[in-house]
Amino acid sequence: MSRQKEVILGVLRAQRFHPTADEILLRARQRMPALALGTVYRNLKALCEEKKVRRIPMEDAPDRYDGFVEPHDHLVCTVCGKVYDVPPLQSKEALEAKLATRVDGYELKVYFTCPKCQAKN
Amino acid sequence: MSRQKEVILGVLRAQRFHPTADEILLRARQRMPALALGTVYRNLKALCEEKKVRRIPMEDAPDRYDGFVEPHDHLVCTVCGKVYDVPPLQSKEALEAKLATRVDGYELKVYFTCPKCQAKN
DNA sequence: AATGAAAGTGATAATCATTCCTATTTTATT
DNA sequence: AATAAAATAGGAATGATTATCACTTTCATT
Repeated sequence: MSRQKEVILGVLRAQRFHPTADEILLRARQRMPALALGTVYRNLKALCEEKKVRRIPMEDAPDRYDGFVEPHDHLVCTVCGKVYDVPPLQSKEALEAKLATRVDGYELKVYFTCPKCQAKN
Repeated sequence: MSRQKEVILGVLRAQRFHPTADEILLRARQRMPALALGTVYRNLKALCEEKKVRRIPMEDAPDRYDGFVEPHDHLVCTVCGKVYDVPPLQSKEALEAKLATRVDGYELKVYFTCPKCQAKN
């Protein structure tokens, strides 16, 4: 594991948040100023394949990345875009039973308006 | 509703499928050869806002569009990308109960390997 | 029928997240 | 230290989607 990869994973594990590749770059550069965005993307992809990191594909915004990979789903604020973790809302087994097929996985995003954004109206 | 918009909606309602903007353009041009891709995107966006069409955001491929808007979810083949309709697998109410929050909606995609693609191995 | 305002269009340029390319640097190995 | 292999930095390329804008179409009103 290269030093860059370690730093990137370190950023993602330092706190429970869901940054974009850009935000990861910014933070990682505090420790490694020459780090390139391409390197961030390349290592994020590798880390996802190694199941150390999870990508959260966003519909109308840059994808987010998650350094915590125990099963959980995401609650997304439609106003500010912030992402919250929630316990798993589905299970592969339940889906397989309902659909009567083998299932490879699922991607569930629940949309809501976070308390902060609600307060602003 | 402009003639272009009608044609685009017509394409989407003609059969139960989930084409990309490009595929919609191709089919619509059979009836309206001068139609522009920008016009397709513009009208798809409008139709989505009017709740006549539903966008299916894809993670690593162009988005799909769905002319049938009764509640249902999608089963996506990880190999060929084909999208199948399935009955709703969640309900806003159940999610609200589980999460103890108001919920605006959800987006669930279940991944599997379709029979055709399974057969090829 | 002529008008004028509003809405919609086609063509093309711009955007922007992500990927690709390549010369260079780092790392591991002998 | 020499060499090979792997990874990087930096920048250019890609490709889906949006924005722009001059021009047309629509349509209510005269």
